[in-house]
Amino acid sequence: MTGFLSIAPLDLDLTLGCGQAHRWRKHGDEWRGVLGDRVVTLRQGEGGVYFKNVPASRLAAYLRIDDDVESIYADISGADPLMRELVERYKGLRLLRQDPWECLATYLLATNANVARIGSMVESVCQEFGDPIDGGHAFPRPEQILDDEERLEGCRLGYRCGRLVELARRVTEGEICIDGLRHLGYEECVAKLKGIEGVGDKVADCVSLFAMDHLEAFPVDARIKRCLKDHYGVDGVYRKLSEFGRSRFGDGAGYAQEFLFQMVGDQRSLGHTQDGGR
DNA sequence: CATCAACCTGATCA
DNA sequence: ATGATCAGGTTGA
Repeated sequence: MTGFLSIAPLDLDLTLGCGQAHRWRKHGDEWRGVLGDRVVTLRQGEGGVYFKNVPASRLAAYLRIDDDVESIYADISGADPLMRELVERYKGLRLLRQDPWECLATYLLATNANVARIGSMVESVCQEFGDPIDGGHAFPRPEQILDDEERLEGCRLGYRCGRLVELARRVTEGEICIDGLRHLGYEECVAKLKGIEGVGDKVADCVSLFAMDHLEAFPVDARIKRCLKDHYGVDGVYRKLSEFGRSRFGDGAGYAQEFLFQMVGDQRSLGHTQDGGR
């Protein structure tokens, strides 16, 4: 490892493995993933992270070192006993600051697919269209996706294929300016994103949260919906649930969402391994 | 405005 | 082994 970044609290396994980003894999005690045009290696350390092949400042921004995580944890912990317990259990789970284009394209593909399939779709698109880099492939730029529609169909994206092409076309032609979205407030950002075919409430919230610095976004997917019903007794349409999260957890609602998501994920994997696999 | 079926595909379950 | 159901939703009626 070529460097060490001091950052705490940080639990690399939770942060990279919780499913907010889709290109990280763990090999032994090292995490390998692609950031921009580099294959990056990370390893958990005491009070920080050892890193290879990435500028420290870039990594720091990606790990949201500028977030006052302790303060956010304290904030959402005050909402209720369950959140307090989850913050304790999953201390060090952080949000990431992902690249807006990559995040948008990825979550466009993520609709109605399970985690395994999301990963395989993203990897095939990268392999087919991304710049080859040492040890892998970069996430393709919009214009690269338009390179060969036939090969894109080979990526097994299903009905998401046409949506991705359309998005890439609109970005390439300047009809959509991704970086321009970064300057908008949360509501406006969501509204603009939803103007994209294949981007609804949930994807717009994910992109706002994971790439646009809108920590008040509270994406509600199938897991969170079940969780809100089971633990908070609330149910209803998307808007209602998302606003429930925002009003209950405040400006750090996005962090709270990650803790709930992680909890449901853990419960599920427990259930799977409990009755003796065969 | 709320509801609801259809939608690609691959994994999981019965 | 083969069919139903589900999975990080969105869309259009």
